[in-house]
Amino acid sequence: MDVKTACLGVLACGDATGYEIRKQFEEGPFSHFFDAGFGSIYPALTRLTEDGLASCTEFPQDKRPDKKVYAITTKGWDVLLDQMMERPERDKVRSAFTFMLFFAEMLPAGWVEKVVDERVAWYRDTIAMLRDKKPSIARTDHAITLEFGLTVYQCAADFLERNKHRLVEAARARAADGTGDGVGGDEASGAARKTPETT
Amino acid sequence: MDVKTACLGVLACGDATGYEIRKQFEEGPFSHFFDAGFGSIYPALTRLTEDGLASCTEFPQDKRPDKKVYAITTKGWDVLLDQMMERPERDKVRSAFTFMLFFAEMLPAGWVEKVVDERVAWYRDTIAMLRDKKPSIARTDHAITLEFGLTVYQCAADFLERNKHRLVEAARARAADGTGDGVGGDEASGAARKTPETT
DNA sequence: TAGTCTCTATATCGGACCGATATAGGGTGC
DNA sequence: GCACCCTATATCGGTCCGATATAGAGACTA
Repeated sequence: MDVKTACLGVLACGDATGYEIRKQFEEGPFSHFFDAGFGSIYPALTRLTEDGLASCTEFPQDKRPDKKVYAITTKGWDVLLDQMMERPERDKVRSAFTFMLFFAEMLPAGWVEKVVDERVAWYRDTIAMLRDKKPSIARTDHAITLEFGLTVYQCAADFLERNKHRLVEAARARAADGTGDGVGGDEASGAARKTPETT
Repeated sequence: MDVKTACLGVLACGDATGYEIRKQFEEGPFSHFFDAGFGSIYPALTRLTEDGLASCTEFPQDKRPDKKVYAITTKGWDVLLDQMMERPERDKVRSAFTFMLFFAEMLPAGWVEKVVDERVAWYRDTIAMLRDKKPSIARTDHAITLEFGLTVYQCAADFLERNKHRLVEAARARAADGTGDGVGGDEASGAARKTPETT
């Protein structure tokens, strides 16, 4: 799932500028399963045009950069469909929030609580936004994909609300004993390993 | 959440080689919220060592490359803790599977069914694997993080099982009318836009 | 009224990242 | 005996991406 294919997917739903594609990734129907910034989108669109998978029409504007509207070509459709007949590769996920949760015991309880609260609020906001968009969706596959995101977000938010107190208490407990913020002993903390066996 | 910080996080749980860190990302307790390959891990470890955030001990082995065991240093702990007092950045997700779901109507019904089935099976396997590991976890924060992943995966798998028939039927319906696999008309499909207003 | 902020809209560049590939001995399965 | 997987390292070309620059319109505000 490179950025080129993702852009092709957006264009398959209608012509768009680079800027509009970005918005689709950020707030639109793609937001819960794909993201990319300008730094990836613009080069991708240039490449798609070079390869004949998208066409680009420039609309000159007074005192502004030309607006470049991209459209998917027949060849682009072929490539997109081919791509989706490949077995989908494993999801790529990178969650700084969950990473932090993993080390909650080493952090101040107040901070953990704050971050979890903000995360839950974000879920609630996003759920509300997605729900607003739902009635305007015509296609079944698009609707189901949105429901998928909605359901998973709901589940995640509920879990965090149910378990927040456990995390906060764990952080508080750890702060109470001398362990402080978990800074290890000396240079090579080496708690576990002594002389590593030669496999 | 760059790879360097993630490696530091793994080392904070115990000394490890590059190879072992990779396994943590792939199958271990980090698997559901972080992933990185050798191409990122080895340079990251070199960098961490250069910067004094990790120490490296080489163990020569007969007829094999030396085993390099990395350990987090006091400075490494400081940086890790600092990092986790930053407001966590937005999750980065990239799901080729969900992308495919979004276009299910354009694909053969049999293919959609197969891909969804495989995905559900993957969830079930991963859930079983995580559940096996749970009893051996001592720390509360680690346990809750694992439960978080478990809960979300469970929810996703259930959703897909409940809604599989809708997706497959949508794909079948689309194939039945003449629309085939959705290949657009001519060069610039331009279904929507005529003459774009100058914003 | 001047200043700040947000929105549209483009683009580049250095650095980070990553998939594919190479190397190599040992063990396991057929 | 051969194929394949596991441990374990590392590099390299290509892709990706965050920060930054440009710039006018309109909204808000002190």
